[in-house]
Amino acid sequence: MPKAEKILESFNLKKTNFRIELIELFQSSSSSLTADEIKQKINSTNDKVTIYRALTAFEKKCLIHRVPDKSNLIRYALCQKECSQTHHKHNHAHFICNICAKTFCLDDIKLPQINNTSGFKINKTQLTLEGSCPTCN
Amino acid sequence: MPKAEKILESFNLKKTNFRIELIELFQSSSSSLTADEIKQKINSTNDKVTIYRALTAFEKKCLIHRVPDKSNLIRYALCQKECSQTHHKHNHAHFICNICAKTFCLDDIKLPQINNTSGFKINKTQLTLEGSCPTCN
DNA sequence: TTATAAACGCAACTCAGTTGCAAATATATA
DNA sequence: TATATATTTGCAACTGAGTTGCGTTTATAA
Repeated sequence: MPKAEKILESFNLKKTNFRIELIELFQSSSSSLTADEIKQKINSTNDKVTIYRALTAFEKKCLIHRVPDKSNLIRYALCQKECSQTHHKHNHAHFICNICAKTFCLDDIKLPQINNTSGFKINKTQLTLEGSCPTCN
Repeated sequence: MPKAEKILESFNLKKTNFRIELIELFQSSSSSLTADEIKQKINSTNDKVTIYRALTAFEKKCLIHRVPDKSNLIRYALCQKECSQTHHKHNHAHFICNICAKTFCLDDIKLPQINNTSGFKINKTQLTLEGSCPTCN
C-alpha cells in the first residue's frame, strides 16, 4: 500500500493534512465511504465543501471510484492498481449490505461478458449484489 | 396489455384521471420514467407530491419497479407479469444510455448466477449495462 | 344519499450536493 | 529565504429531488 503522501505527490495534488488523512481513511476502510461518513470518521472541522471537492479531485485522478448505494448517495471506494491516472478500469462486482447499508468491492467476482443486443451498444457492465455482509451475518 | 382501469381496480386503487393517465404513460413508454419526466409528459396541473405518492403506491403494489439511473434520480419502469401483487421478482438486466440518459429493461438478458462468497450472503443480483441505446446510435 | 377511506394540493421542510468568491496554504522558482 | 502562483479551503448562499403535515376533495362502498 503506497503511502498517502507519495500518492498525492504522484498525482500532482498538494499534501494537505486533510487529504492525507482522507487517503489513509480510504486505505483502512474495508467498505466504501460517503461524504457524511468521512466527516464523521475524520473528526476534522473541515467544511463539507472541502470533502466534496477532495472526492471530486481524487475521482478525476482515478484514485477512487463511485460505487452503487442503496439510498442514492454518492459513495466512493479506493481504486485498484489496474486504473491508470487518467482512466478508470474496473472489472469487479459490488456488494450492498441491506443491514448496515455499506457497499463493498468484490474483487474476486468478475463481470459477465454481455454482447451487444438488439441495437444496444454496450460500453460498460456493472454487477451489483445485495444481501448481508460478513460483519452483519 | 391490461387496461389501466382494470389494473387500478385489481390493485384496490382508486380510478382517478391522473393515475389512469400515469399507467397508460408507463405502458406506452419503451424506457423508464422519473417524476420530472412524468410531469412533463402528462401535462397535467398535478402537484409533484401527487406524482411521488402515486409512484410510491404503484411500487408498493408491484406495478412498477425502480431502475438504476446515472444521476441518482428515482426512476421507474413497468413490472412484468412475474411480479405478484406483493413481491417484486425481476430477472432481467437494465441498460442505461449515456447519451439520452434513459434506462431500459432488457428482458432478454438474464442475470448470472453468483454464489455466496467469503461471508457475503447474496439475496439479489443486479446487472446494469451502459452504452448507447437504439435511438441514439 | 351518506359515510369513509383514498387521493389530492398547498406550503413548508429536509438534506445531499453545488457554486461563487475571498482568504489561506503548499510548493515551485527566483 | 523571499516571492509568485496555482491549489486548496471555508463561508454563505443556493439548487433541486424528494418528503411531511394537514386540511380539502373525490371515488366508491354501504
